[in-house]
Amino acid sequence: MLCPGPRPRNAAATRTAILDAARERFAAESYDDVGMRDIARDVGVDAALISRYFGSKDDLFLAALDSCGDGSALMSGEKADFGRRVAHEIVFEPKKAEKLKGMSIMLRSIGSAKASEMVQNTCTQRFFGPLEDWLAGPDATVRARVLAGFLMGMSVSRELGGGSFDLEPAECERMRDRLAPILQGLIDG
Amino acid sequence: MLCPGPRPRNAAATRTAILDAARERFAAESYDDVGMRDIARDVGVDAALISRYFGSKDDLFLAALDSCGDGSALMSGEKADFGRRVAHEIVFEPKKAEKLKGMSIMLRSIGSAKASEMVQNTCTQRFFGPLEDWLAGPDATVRARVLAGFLMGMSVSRELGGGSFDLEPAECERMRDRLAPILQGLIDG
DNA sequence: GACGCTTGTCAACAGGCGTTGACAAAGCCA
DNA sequence: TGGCTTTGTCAACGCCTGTTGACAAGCGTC
Repeated sequence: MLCPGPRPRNAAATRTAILDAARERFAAESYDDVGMRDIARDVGVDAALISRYFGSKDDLFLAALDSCGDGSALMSGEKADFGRRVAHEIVFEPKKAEKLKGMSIMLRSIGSAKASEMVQNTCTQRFFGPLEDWLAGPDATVRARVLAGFLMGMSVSRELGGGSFDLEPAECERMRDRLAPILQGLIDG
Repeated sequence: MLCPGPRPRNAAATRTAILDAARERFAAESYDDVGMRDIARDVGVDAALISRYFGSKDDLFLAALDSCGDGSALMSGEKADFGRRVAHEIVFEPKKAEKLKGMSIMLRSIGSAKASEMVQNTCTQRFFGPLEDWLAGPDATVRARVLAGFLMGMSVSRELGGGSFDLEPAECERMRDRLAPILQGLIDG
């Protein structure tokens, strides 16, 4: 992404480049571990420019979180095979499951005091809420909480394995087969 | 805990006091957010003393994690009513569920680059491993991964609600009733 | 009582952080 | 061409962090 020579003067492009880089960084590292200078280096720009465009680091974090949209990627597709589909993605396509980039950002920084409040607000508004509406049926609120927690928990579990579940191929299949009915049960009500 | 006057000279007591304070701090805040001076203030001691007793902040963090023991608190009691018992604790007695203080510490700091490696190692050795042995039966590894992830996910979900699930009393009961069979299913194999 | 080891305090260091204001250069308009 | 605004860079600030070495005081031992 980095080109030699002076950066072309284009405020809009630079701004979105900063936002993109911030989204990637915050999805990969915690709020505290991401430095303004890191993001600036990714874009090939001076860190001072970020402050001018986005205000504070908090504002940039919020903008990055906002730019991820809601959890609609999760809620697309047929409800009938949600369990099997999502279980497959969790086990075999972690990157695809990460189309919920906002969830990655939230998980990374939920422990950070400075970021946790922003994460909580965004999560309830853009994740729990839509999920609850989409689930509908009896106990939608409860099922949304459990489902969201379950998905995040599997992410944490994978993270604790160092990026994978560290299982044999045959075990992966059996894991998928165990996850699917649990997920589907929460969908069906 | 703080007493006026000079601190009595007692290395062993001071050391354990520091360790206790560190355990509490790291269970409540992330590795990055906890400062040596914070812990020192809790104990009523100078921060320099911690470095002398424990070496580096990393060493202190590891010692705090070690001092939590393994997850045996989770694995005590009858397997037959594990689901109901743990579901009840998750929903109604979050503090009791936190007897797994080690899990709180791991969850707080899993996002931090400096702490994540230590967390990963400790988790696999002292949490996944014993859990797997205890579960036994078919697919013990897989079930341990899913169960551990599920428990952590519910913790995260509660955290995102700002410390509670933010549910009506009746909803809490229904949540418990939904969690119990999922948990029990993972126990029974 | 004087020595020596232990226990604790204090001040300071180097390094990193987010943020700021002054400055340079590019592009636009008259 | 001359001025003005926009876009980006640079150096520096103040603050906070973990860690260190020098110093003070308690305590056992000769």
